[in-house]
Amino acid sequence: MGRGRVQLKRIEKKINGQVTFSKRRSGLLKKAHEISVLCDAQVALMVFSSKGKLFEYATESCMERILERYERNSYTEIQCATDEIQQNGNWTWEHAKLKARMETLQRNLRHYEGEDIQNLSLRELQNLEQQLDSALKRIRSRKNQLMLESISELQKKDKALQEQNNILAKKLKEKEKTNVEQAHWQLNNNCQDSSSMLLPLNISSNGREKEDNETTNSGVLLPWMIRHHLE
Amino acid sequence: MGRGRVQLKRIEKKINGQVTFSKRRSGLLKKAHEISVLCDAQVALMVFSSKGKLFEYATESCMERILERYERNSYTEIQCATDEIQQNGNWTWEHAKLKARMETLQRNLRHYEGEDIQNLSLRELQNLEQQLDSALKRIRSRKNQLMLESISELQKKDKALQEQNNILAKKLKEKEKTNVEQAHWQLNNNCQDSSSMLLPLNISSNGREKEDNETTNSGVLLPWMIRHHLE
DNA sequence: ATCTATTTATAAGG
DNA sequence: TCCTTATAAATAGAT
Repeated sequence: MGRGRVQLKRIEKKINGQVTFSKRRSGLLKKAHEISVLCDAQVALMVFSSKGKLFEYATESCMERILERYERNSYTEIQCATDEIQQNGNWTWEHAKLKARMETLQRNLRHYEGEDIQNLSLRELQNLEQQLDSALKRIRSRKNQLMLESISELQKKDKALQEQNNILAKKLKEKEKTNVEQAHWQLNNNCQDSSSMLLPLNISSNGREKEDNETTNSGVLLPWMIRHHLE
Repeated sequence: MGRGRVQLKRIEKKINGQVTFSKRRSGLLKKAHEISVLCDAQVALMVFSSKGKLFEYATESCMERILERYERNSYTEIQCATDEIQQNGNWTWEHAKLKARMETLQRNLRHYEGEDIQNLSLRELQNLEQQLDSALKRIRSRKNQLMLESISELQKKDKALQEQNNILAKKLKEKEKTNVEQAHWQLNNNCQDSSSMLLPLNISSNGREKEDNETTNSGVLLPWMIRHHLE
């Protein structure tokens, strides 16, 4: 929606991106509000800009309630487990313990993110480094594997399509030949009406087809873009 | 956007509303995705239909991480709110929430450790890789800094000790000279009791001293081995 | 921030 | 749900 068609990929120009972000952000918030009002839906929306600033929208301006609803949706089991504990009493303590563990976890996470490392000792840094390095190796290897799988899958598909293409092309040629013969026959008997049958026909691998592919790909999610739900 | 102008109020006709909801929902999700890609923003979006069905979108298909970030953003409020809730009861829910967040954190942590990555999409892996890579860079740079500081500190100390050693050596020499003179004097007056004063003496920079240093270092923590408590 | 040419989204209808 | 079409809205690029 604008003067030019837009590619769905990251905008590199800083200022340009900033403007686009601001415009689209307000558009998005507006639409979130609209669907919420028009269709009586509960909507929660959070947007962190690339610089980390938060923008949010929530139906009834009550983000907390919606988040709770969301978490209830995802964590029913946990809720059940919790009920048991409730009967066993000893709440405060459990809670405090959890909270403490949580803070530890968060600290660790931040360290893994390379933040808050000013107060770590060399020994700790060394450990972190090793840990991250080996994680990185595993992740890269897994990524590589996925990419290779993707590639071979695509190649297989490509081959199949190519074959199909050849078959179709052959069929078309035969058809054309038949038509020509028919035209000749008609020409001999009755000199009329056959012009349209002789128009050139576009088959695969020309310019337009490529364009089509591009639009398709930008809209569709490739298999490896989606989380694998094998769990 | 359509054949007629739309009033921003709840649609009463049931079927109509359903269709509108479906269309607008997909539009909203699409736009959320677009701003996320175009502007490199992190977006989380939850929509509950009027009948309670949940639809969601999250950048990198990782809602947990964004929610976590969101909560970190409002961490202070939550912390305060917790104290109130503690008095009001409402324990169960708080506890469940904490536990859910814990699990999220733990999952993220495991990802950062390069574990449980089998079910991640390529996109998520890519993200992790970048994150870890930059963390690693920061950690290595910090480590380097600490080591350089350590080295220069040690060099300083070394220099100081060397000087002190020289001074001590000089003093000792003088003392020896005095002793020798004294011995001469005693020898001249009374030929007894001075043998022990003439034994050889070990001063700096010979073999045994070096050994000493090693034992000392391996037992003591150098400054950079200890966490800096500046917090 | 404002303007406007275009692209997108979507309401209505099938 | 999907398709089509007319039209309202959003917005890219320019100012």
